Amino acid sequence: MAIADPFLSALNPAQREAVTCTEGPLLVLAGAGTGKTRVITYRIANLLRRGVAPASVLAVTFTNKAAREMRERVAALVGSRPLGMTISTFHSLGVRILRAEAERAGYRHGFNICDENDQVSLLRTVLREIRGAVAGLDPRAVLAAISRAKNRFDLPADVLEAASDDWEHLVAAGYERYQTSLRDMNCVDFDDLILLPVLCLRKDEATSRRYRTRFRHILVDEYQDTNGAQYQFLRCLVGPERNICVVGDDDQSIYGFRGAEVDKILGFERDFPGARIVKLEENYRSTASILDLANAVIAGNPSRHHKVLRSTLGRGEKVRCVAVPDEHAEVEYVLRDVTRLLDSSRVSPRSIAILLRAAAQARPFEEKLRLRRIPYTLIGGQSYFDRKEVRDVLAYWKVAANPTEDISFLRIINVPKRGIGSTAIRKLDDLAREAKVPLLEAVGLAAGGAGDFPPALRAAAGHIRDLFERARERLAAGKPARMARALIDEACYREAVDLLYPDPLTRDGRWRTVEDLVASVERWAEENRGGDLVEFLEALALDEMPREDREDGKANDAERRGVLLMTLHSAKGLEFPHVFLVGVEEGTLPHKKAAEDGDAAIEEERRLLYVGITRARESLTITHAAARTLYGEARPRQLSRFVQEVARQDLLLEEAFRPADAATEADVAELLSTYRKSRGR
DNA sequence: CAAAACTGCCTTTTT
DNA sequence: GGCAGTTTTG
Repeated sequence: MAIADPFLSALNPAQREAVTCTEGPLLVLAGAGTGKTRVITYRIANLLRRGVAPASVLAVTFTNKAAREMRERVAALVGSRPLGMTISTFHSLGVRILRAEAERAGYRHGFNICDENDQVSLLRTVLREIRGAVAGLDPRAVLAAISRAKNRFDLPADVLEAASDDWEHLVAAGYERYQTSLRDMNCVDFDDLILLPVLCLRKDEATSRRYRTRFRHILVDEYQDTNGAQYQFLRCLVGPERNICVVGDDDQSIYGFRGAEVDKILGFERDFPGARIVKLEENYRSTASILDLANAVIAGNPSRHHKVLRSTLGRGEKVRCVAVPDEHAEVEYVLRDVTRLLDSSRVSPRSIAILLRAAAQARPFEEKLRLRRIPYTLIGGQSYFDRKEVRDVLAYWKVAANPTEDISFLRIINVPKRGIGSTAIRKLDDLAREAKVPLLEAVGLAAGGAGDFPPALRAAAGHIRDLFERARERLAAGKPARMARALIDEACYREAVDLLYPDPLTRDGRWRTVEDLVASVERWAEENRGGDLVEFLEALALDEMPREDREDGKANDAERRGVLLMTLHSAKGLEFPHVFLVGVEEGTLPHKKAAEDGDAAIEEERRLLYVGITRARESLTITHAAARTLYGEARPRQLSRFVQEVARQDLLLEEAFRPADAATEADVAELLSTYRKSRGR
């Protein structure tokens, strides 16, 4: 191109290539901090500018946050909301297709999306049926195996065929029944939101052609996090022109445990022959000192697209690596330094992040931060949906929306206490099986005189039947919000909360949550006139609720106050002027479990450290303790192998820290020797 | 059927 | 050490 184009002048040569190469498969390897988002938004803007119809553009992300950001930045760049363009998460796209094609996959229209808790309860019952009394089977482990199979795009028959030992046969049998139960209850899980659309599209050539010709330009963000099923999904959508552009960084693939396959980004050229590759290596985020360490650490991974991040900034301070005696000293050191930064007054609390391998590590930091009245925000950790009262209320609504859903119904059948215990439930379940009806219907039958039940139980059953009958009527009348409140009221759910939490303070807090949830349905119904409850539940499950409607206390960026405390996983994609990476020890990073799981897991742990390092803009401090109390027991700790490996390269400023009140060397030594003794036996 | 005692676990978690 | 799920006991 001979004429300089002002639109492209804001980009470096590699970025420009990634933006302007619009035809055919393209892999953009975007190292940390190399302007990935800029490339994506410019690329979309460039397509539109060149006359591509917005409706033929599909941009896929993993999170709603990323989708939202992309939409906003494209809008800012082209000056208006590009109407008709699809910018969506994999799962939202899946749901959209599945809602349209549900019958083809054997589902009825208003299916529920069940969350992880529902999945585990369902699997618990499934396993009981398969193995009778054999206990000790962890439903979570089986679920993980099923999910892995689904993410590889393996159906129950595939798993059965490949099964070679008892465990694998069990997984295959569990998977088969689990899937059947889900379908009977008209429920899908998160994995199904990818899997089922693909099955639909494959089954029907005409439909699949429709999507393929519609989306002529596909863009995928964070491609390193794509799993096998998502890959198949993309394959279904890519048209004959193969205009697929994937952007990602194999070095930041940290969701392997969720089924992501680094292999997909490593083998993009194999999957899409003739693909062009553009590497973005110019880093606009971190100092050279930080990037030198990052490059050195990640170089230890054997299979990767070779990249070296180059800093566009100065050298900066050397990365500090601080040895401390124990976890108390670690907190002490970090907070002392945080205070020092804050006192220097140029630094706002929000520019400091303390990054952890596991959410549980946050506790000692939280305690001290609170004690010193340093404002902080904890990100990640226990989800809002893990709260008992939230799960209960949602279970009520799910049953109202989808009365065939036994999992949720079982959850609330005796909440509040109605005298329906395990024996009664077993009998109701027998009745349901015999009559081949959902549990709720069996309860109705029992209330009407079927089976052998004491009068008190028949009364309770009648109450439940009436409760949901009224709920159904209100839903049928198009009054989801009225139904939502009435159902909770009439079910006397308040009683359950009162009984469960005798302490008035927690009780009020829990009840507040319930009221907030009810209020959010009401607000939602107000804003989405004519929308049904299924849609509300879907938006909630997919985390698509508009900001002001989110009652889960998840602070968005603007609301975050104070120092950030978060896991390495939730830090991906973010950046902070000052970063503390704590607990960088063998057993934590790499995690003990990863060491047991082999090389691939260790490589992922290394990438996790790499992600942590590359979050830092100006200063980075790594800490590690000589001993740490874990699960109520003191254990000796060693500096992470990833740091040890590069220790000789003069990349680190090593330091030892011992606060006056912390363990002395003798204490640590004693701790260790008692530990060894206790282990020795 | 509910409360109390007991056991076993203990990473990360975009949707 | 702390939670949740399970089994035992009242």
